[in-house]
Amino acid sequence: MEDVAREAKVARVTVSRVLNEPDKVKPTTRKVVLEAIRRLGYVPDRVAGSLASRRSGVIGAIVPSLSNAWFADTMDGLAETLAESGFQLMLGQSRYRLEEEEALAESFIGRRVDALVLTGVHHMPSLVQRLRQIKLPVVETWELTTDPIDCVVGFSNFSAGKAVGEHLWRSGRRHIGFIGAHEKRAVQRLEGLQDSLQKHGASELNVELVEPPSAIHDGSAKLGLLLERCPDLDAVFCSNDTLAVGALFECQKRHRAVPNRLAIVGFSDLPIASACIPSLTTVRVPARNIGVAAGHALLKRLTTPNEASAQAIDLGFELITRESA
Amino acid sequence: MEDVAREAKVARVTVSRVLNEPDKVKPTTRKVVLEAIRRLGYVPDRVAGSLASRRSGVIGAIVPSLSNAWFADTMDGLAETLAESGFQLMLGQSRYRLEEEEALAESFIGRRVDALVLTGVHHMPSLVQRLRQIKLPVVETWELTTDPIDCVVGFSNFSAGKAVGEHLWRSGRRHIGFIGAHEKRAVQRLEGLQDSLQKHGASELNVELVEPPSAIHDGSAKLGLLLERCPDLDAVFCSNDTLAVGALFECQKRHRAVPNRLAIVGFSDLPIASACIPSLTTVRVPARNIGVAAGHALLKRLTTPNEASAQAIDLGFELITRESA
DNA sequence: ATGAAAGCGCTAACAC
DNA sequence: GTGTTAGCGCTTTCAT
Repeated sequence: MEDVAREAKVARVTVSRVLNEPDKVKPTTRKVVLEAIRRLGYVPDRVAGSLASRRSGVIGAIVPSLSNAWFADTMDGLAETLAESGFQLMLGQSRYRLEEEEALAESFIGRRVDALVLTGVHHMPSLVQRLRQIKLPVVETWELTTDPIDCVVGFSNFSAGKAVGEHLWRSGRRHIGFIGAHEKRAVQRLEGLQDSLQKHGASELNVELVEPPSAIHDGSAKLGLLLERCPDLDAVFCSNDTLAVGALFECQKRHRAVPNRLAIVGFSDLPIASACIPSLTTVRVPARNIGVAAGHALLKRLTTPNEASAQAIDLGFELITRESA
Repeated sequence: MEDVAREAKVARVTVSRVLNEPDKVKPTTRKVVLEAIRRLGYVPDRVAGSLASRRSGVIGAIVPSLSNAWFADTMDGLAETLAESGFQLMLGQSRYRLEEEEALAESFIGRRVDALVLTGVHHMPSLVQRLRQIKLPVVETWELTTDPIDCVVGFSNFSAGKAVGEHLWRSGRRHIGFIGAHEKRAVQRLEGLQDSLQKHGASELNVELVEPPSAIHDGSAKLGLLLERCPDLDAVFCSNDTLAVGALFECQKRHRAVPNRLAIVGFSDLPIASACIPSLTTVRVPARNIGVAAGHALLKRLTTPNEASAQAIDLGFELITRESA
């Protein structure tokens, strides 16, 4: 920067201004400076800039795992939204462990991220306390809560599960099973399902849990177990489409007609849900939009002078009825 | 840090040493300092540290899109490998555009990443030149080349395509089609296929290209086109499993028996390839391992004094023969 | 509209 | 083993 300033015969501040507040520099000098920058191939050091300005232009995000299409989609949306405003994404995976999430978050704080995007609303209490204390802008995602750390973008997993229960009950299904990841959000969907069925006075509910990340084979294997345990099962709700597709394939293998002898409902509305045969009834969730909305919420929060924009954004969900249920 | 030093009655350097080179500090004083750190809840500012040490502890990575399971898997492996050594991942998406890749890379350079992981070996010449000039450690992935910028971790897409061609020819297939993404690596697979078929004196090859990122529906739609254009098609190679599964569903829809009336070969060996019915013959590629290997290569490069470890790592591929071909 | 001075919080190099 | 002295490359604040 020193060199550029000399080359353009101005002070270093002026070079800095040309880069950060171009309007505050007379067009003529601006031109000279830009020319010098180009000629010298100068690339400003944003680390030094961050230290001086106390803004890094980096947002930290933590997801349980990138190998889940839905979280990858959320990060896709987030990265793209941030990139439009020159922010960069620092990404970490918690592997579904709250302690790893906390460690990553602490690391991100040390790296002076301008904000944090977390998955879920359940975190280590020490982390929540810390985040509140340092007043770091935070967006929690994929769920809703009445007590967010700062801001939350998601939908009600409980309501979604309930909607599935209503749909199955209305379709006359009475022997219902659930296959889901052993994980907070999936369990909320299960609770929604249970709530709905209980209200209708349903008898038992057969549940199989798998360790996340859910694999397609888990869906097949667990459906097998469910079917052996309860041969007259007539419907199964899977906590995500990956499991549901696995269940669907298992039915094909066993020549158990879907939806006639078994209804299958998935969750996520991945592309495969509408492509498979029979097509999959599922709950469409705004995976990518969660990332986009989280990004917008943060950008607003970071560029607005007053910081009073903490809020809850309910992006909703939609039951997509297709052939499988 | 000032406060911690005062609290522990030592100089700031000592605090710094306790954090970065604990062995160089006497155990007793180390204890005192750690206690002071704990009591004050001090979190070191890694931005300032980066500026002073000229090492950021951040690796930049650029993929075309996170919504492709294979790139997400590579990033999963990379992030996990780096995290083990305390490095952090800064992630960007190029949306399959070389210009966006370059812009992201420039941004990462400005943010002083310690190294860069790129997808593919084809980049803007200006970027390649710049990367070489500043001698930034770089790993190119998902392909091989005789002229890497620095280091390359991947496999031969051409050879993989060729292996598929051999397999199909040996199985007696003579009317072969290709459905692939309009993108460098997919085209290399196509060229491998063509090379193989030409050697055997095959006639035409029906090709359908789709704009990336490939969606399952593209596979269905393009197979439909291919079948109309060439009703006696007896095999199709898809440049990834997503397209292949789409093609498979299309066959189910048309009641065209797989593999009897049409052989389908995919690419990637996603979990669904072994789960679908019929199971998918495909080329298994080390998606996650590419990330892990890239991470290890970088860690070695960044922690080793001499910097003579630039190299090419061929992780290979494997043709997995299943029911579909 | 531009500049001069004073840091941002840390680590490198060299003493002691 | 520990401390002293100088920055790292930029932005801030305040003056002109």
